[in-house]
Amino acid sequence: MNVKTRFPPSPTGFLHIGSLRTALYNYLFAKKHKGTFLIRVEDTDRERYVKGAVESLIRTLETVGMSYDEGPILVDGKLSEKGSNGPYTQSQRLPIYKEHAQKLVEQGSAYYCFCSKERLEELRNQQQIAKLQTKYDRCCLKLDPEEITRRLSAGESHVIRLMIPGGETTFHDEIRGSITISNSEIDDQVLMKTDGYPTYHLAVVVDDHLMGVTHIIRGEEWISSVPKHLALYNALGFPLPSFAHLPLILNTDKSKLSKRQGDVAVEDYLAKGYLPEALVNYVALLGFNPTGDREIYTMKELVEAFELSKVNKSGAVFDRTKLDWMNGQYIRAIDPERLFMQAIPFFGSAATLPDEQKKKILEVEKERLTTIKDLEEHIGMYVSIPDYPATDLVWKKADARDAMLHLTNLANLLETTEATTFEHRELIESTIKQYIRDNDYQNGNVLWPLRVALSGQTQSAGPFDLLWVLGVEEGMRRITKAIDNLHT
RNA sequence: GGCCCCAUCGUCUAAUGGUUAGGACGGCAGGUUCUCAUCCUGUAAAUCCGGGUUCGAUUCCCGGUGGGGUCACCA
Repeated sequence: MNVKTRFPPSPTGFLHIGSLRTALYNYLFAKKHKGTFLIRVEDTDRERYVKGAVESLIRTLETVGMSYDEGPILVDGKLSEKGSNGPYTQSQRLPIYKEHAQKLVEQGSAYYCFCSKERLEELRNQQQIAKLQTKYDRCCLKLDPEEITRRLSAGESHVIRLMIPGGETTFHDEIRGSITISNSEIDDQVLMKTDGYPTYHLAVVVDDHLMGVTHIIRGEEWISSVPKHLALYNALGFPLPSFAHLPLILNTDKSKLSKRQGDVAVEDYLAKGYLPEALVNYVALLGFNPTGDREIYTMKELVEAFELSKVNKSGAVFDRTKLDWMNGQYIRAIDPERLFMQAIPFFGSAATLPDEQKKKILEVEKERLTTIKDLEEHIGMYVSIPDYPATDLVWKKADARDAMLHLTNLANLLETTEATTFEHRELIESTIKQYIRDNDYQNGNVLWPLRVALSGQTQSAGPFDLLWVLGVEEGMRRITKAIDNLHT
């Protein structure tokens, strides 16, 4: 089977976490079956259109590592597109929708409606008061052809509505099995709006068919719209695609993941220092699990493992603490160069340090990071030693005199140690450990004051790491300062 | 409210008509360690309820309860 999936974002300026997962599953499914994956911009709601949103979306998809075969692309910063089924932006396909809507009217599957928004609202209010179903009353269905022609040519504002047939609709969902909904539940959906734009329902059906989409994988919130879509497929004589409705991603209180209860945009998480890989990995496992006891997967492995039949039916709470853990795992395991590239925006006050030193800082500090942004809290001491009380230099099992003694000895040791030693963490460590052993000292007596002297903090990376990052020269300077500090 | 969907530790989940119901995050308790972190070990913690079917149901069926979604000229 030649599989083709799609991801239709509405250009709101950011990518919702739920949309990320929908896009991801479409991508994974297509790749798994060596099929194609397309992106289509659904910008039929002019009121919500955000300038520059498509560009930003393309960049986000790129940074999370989701490539697509057809759809809008950026060429030298300018919007273009690839694929032979374009245009991939719905606002550029208006004549196509109009033509299909026209056809539906002609064959009696749809009809013109001139009702004002006020009348519709009034109708809804009355139905609500009477505790009736809120549905269009098909008032305009009774209009005779002459009157329709007259009002149309008079330029009266109107919409085109789909005639929902009677009976019931049953369809197969790849994740949930058979679903049946009575057509009496369905309103005569507007297909073409007064502004000449199609609604989602018309556009999605026409485009999915014209673009050759075989599998529609989308959020569960669309289940109740399927009968409308099926009515459209039937009226238009289109063959049916497969449907798969994904469970929702939830807030901690189990409601549909939304703003107000925290960040929901992929861009927010990226800005907070989450790695794209970690975000993708975490989100992929929200509602899908290949084995049950493995957690870390590359995109490639996800493609291999992905199966619609393994997607869960129930909603999944988006749990930040687990994302945090996973992000930490990635920070520690990822290629150092890749981590460095990702960390560049987060060096803050250390931005001016040489790249080599920044890489060393990352190497040392990554053990302590949950997000890359946390770097900002750890980086200050590498730029300049903060002020700290001399009492911090004293280990809990020793006193100030002892600290003084060891720092002085250490200064001598470092001064007489070969410069190349300080290029290797292991050598620094073995040199100092050897010194401790030779003199029969305790680690704490020596290492605690050394570490505090180097970091100015009671909690920090180890002294060998710090010496490696700072270099002997700066290290000596800090030790000398610590000794002075103890004197006063 | 009508309709639709869903239901295993707090959270993400695995498994099966017969298991001590497994893993991960988080929690707790230890260990490693100069501190923090990492890392390691251990531990508590779940099959929503009630009926069936069955020798046996957490698993299959029905009902209930609970949660969610949806009922726009938004997607």
